[in-house]
Amino acid sequence: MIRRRPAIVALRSALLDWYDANRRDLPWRRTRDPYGIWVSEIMLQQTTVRAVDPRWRRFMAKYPSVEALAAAPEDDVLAEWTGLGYYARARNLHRAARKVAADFGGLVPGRFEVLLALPGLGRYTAAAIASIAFGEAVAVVDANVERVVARLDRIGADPKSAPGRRAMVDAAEGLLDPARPGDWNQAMMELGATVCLPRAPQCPACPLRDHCGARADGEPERWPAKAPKPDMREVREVAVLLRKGGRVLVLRRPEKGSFANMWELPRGEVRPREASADAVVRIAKEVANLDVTARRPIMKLKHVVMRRNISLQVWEAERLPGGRIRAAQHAEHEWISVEEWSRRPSSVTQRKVAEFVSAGGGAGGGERFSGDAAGDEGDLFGG
DNA sequence: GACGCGTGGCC
DNA sequence: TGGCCAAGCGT
Repeated sequence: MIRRRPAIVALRSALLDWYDANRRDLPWRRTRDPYGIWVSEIMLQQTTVRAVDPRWRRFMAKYPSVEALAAAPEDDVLAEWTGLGYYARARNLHRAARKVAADFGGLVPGRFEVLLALPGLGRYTAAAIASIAFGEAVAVVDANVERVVARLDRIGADPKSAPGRRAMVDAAEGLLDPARPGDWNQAMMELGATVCLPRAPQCPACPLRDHCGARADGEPERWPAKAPKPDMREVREVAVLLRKGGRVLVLRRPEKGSFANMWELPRGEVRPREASADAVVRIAKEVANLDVTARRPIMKLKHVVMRRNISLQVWEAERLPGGRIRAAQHAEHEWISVEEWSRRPSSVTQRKVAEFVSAGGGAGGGERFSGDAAGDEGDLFGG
């Protein structure tokens, strides 16, 4: 959409005035430290402000600088990320911090193009850091901004398509206030997050209501085009709890794929019509070359990983004599105490299992198997 | 370009 | 209560 210059000037000041008066007091808005802003932008990818708030404070207290983060073991950073999800973000952030420490003397680069080359930084995050921390005039285009500009200019194209994406980026760049790019970008996102909502947008409260095509049209929710929701798949999984003395067997996932490098109980998907107990025996063999007897289910959890509704049943099992642990896919295996497990990087689901076991769940375990610890030491170095 | 990736809060 | 959503990136 082509706007006359006076219209753009009025639009910009309307939004920036609104932002100056209504901006939320968020902890990462109180710093000008590019590293702190960087960490906040990574955490905020696909994650709510509410969830990020306490975690950003904790992370910054633990890793107050690029050097501090770069010096930390990846396991610690991953463990610190537990609960935030999308764990590749933490590994990429850590790798990028090491790169900044090594190549830039610990100083976060200020230019969009340079930021873009760091792991975990795409166009959104590079633009956010360049504009907010360094004042570079580059427009941020996230889902909030897409929604705002799609409604302002009545852009009907699917934002997931190349033409739709192009139109929204063009619109965002045309609107950007070059005098205050960081505030402008945050104002656009703030408007999308608090006023120009996906459903039930608060048009009467909107500082851009007199500039908005969708508002004039009377049906603001028509924009932007919504993708059809993918259908969910129901999945049953079992996890195998094996005890030896006060310890349990955990596996470290491979360094690629989901939950990379994180620790978990041996687990796998139950086949259609397969009994859970049979799945326990089969999966223990498949993932760790373990011969086991399934004893009893001790807990059940539901969680969602994107398009899969996963129902996880944790089974207590007993190892049969013979055989040697040999992880098929996992990088390592280890017998560790539940307390130690709680310090290792794990998903929320796995951590819930650890808490349950730690609280005495599956009682009757623990000491019962303490006598068979000897003779298995070779397994500690297998896999 | 499509797909895979986590979690918690909300109504 | 469960479907929907939330400041994307890498492959």
